[in-house]
Amino acid sequence: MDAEQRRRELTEAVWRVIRRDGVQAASVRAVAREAGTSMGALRHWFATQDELLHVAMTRVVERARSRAEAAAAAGGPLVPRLLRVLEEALPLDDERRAEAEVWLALTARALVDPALAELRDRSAGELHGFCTEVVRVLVAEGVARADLDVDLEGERLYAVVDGLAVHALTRPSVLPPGRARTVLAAHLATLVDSS
Amino acid sequence: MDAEQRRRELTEAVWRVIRRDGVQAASVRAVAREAGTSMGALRHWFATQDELLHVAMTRVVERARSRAEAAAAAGGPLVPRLLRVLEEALPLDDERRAEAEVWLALTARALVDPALAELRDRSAGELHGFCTEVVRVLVAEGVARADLDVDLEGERLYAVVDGLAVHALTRPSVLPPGRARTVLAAHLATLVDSS
DNA sequence: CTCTTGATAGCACGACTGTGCTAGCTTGGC
DNA sequence: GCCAAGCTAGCACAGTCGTGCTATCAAGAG
Repeated sequence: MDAEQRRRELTEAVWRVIRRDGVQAASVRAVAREAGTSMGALRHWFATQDELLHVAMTRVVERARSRAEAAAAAGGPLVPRLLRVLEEALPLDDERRAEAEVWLALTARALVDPALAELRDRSAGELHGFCTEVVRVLVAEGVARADLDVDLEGERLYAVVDGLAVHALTRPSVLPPGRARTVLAAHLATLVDSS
Repeated sequence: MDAEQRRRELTEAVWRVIRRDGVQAASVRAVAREAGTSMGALRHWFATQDELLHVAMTRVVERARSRAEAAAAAGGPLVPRLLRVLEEALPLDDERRAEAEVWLALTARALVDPALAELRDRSAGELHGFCTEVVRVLVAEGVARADLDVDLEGERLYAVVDGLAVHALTRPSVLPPGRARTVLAAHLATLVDSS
């Protein structure tokens, strides 16, 4: 069996435990049980508990990024395409919801775990940077007003995206996927429309 | 000593532990040690571990609400006053930052803790409702365009507020208090200005 | 004085934790 | 055949965990 795939399997077992029982339940034993293997086997791949969480978080980021890149590379008009990329950060289906749950759990833990904090900062910087880039492109392409404060609008867009992510995640009955997409699209439209 | 004050003291010990070491470290023993008392004394006031966390979360909500009500009751022009109320949900000083840290930690845990989830839903509903109310008032007072979709703009404002809260909390060097206020004010301005 | 009630202290139990460690198994190279 | 490396299994240790429980202490009521 391929080593990379084995690590992926185990990482997804970590996810399942975190989603079902929370980060605090993601013990070496619980994850090994979930993966149907032994403590020893698990520790062969991930030496410590911290590494387990770190890898789980890394994989959330990687998956979201690769999906975002795919969406960015797709064809079609600019604005809907950018919208589709931003939507990759929202919990709109089971896959993204799983990622978002793990993301929130680890974001909270990152407040007191320096190793996770470093990882969170890097990935947050990426999304933040992309949001600013979206605004910059819209202005450069002439579809948004030229007098926009790019940095400020990037910050605001980033807040809308993560705010919607948290709300769609924690109160899905109030903010179902379709509604979240509508609100995000509306926000993007305000950057474009009012010329 | 007053019973209510004793409970408050112990609750604040819970906060300190959560802020310093995370929710997972908020054990009965750790909190008792932090409060300078014994396990038995602590359990006299809070029968279970869950109750400890529940009360900690309740108190975050209560404090933020009472500050918000004070800000709402203050005089001055409408828009800056509403802005000041919304800012009570942002980690702009040590007090609010402490609350936000506890809020994020418990919001994450609420994903797998039904009792906390119920509390979170109630308080989230309050802030969400207030955001919608802000938009409604702005429209009613004629300072915002009459053709605004009140519910959608309420949802968007709520996302901006919580998004900024998370970002100011997790990456304070990138989004310091002053900057967070600026972005929030700018968002409110977009609801008012473009007539 | 006694009696009661509220508050505090902390022991004991069984369960769970991360990690160090050894022992066994499996597979491929020679 | 044999050896080595990669992998798996799980025991052992020293902790921490939540909670049930009893014992002690302080103070007010009668």
